[in-house]
Amino acid sequence: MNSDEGRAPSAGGTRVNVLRLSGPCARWDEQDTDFIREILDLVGDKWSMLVIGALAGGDARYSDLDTMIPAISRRMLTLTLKRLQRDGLIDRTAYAEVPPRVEYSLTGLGASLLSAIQHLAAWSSEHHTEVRRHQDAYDRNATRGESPGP
Amino acid sequence: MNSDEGRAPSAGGTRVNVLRLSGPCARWDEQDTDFIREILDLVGDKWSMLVIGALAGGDARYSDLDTMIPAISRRMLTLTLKRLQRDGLIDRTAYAEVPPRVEYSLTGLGASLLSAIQHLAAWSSEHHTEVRRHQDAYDRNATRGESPGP
DNA sequence: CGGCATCCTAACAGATACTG
DNA sequence: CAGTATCTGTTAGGATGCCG
Repeated sequence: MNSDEGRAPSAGGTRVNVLRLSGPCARWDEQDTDFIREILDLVGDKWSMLVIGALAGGDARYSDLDTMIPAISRRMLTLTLKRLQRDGLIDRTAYAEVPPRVEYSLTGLGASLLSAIQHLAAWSSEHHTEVRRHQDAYDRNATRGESPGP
Repeated sequence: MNSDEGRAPSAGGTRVNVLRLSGPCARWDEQDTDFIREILDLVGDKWSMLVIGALAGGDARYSDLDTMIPAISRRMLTLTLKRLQRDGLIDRTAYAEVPPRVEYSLTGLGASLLSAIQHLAAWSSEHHTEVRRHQDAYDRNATRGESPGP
């Protein structure tokens, strides 16, 4: 598990890594807390990662995205797109035609996030079965004894 | 950027990768949408990732976590811990002492997620400045013209 | 110390109808 | 086609107080 590769002290390294080696993996300080908070603000909502993922395959129009992302409402699609655009993760290009055509695409910044998102998807792909097993086991233990029976 | 390393078709590969090579990075299908949804269900809330991060440094007691994670309420800490435990990401060990002592720790499953979370934190660490720049620029453009002046 | 129960609110998100 | 606008419901999450 090479979890340090992304932690290069790129420019003048503001980070001070205080290691606590007692645990399974270590390397976590207060700043990470802030970083996680920030990225949750960016893509921690219900749709942002899905939109970014949908754009991984290349540019797409508004209606394409509406189709590609199951069950999203036009309202949420619009809000999510605006937000991602504000954050600089996607670009919006409107063509002055009739009927109007608008294309969305990942910026370099957005594409760089894709790798991290796919990491999450990969984890989920590999472990979701195990997660379900734990959930079921936990729920069985919790449910047992609630209706003590006759 | 080796974004394919996590996508190994480990066992009997249920995945069928339909590539669309028109975009910047490609490799995204419908299943990924589901995977992202699932992992957002797991750790897409406000505190789960922070708790997991806090446990990266090793076992911790309830009150330790309360201290380590700024601004979390006891209610949310309790709820988050229970949830993570149900998902099999953390373990809870209660020692029958007075005063009571309870230790939380990452399971193997939880530790394996840590790598993906740190990926996100690393991205945020590297790019949050740029994100802010985009946001500010966007907001300046949006604000300009709203009060047209005398 | 380590919770759980209760109340309350704000943000998130869905449905629907309308517009340029 | 690509959005806005409004109205409404659901739920995450905060504050507080009590209990084993």
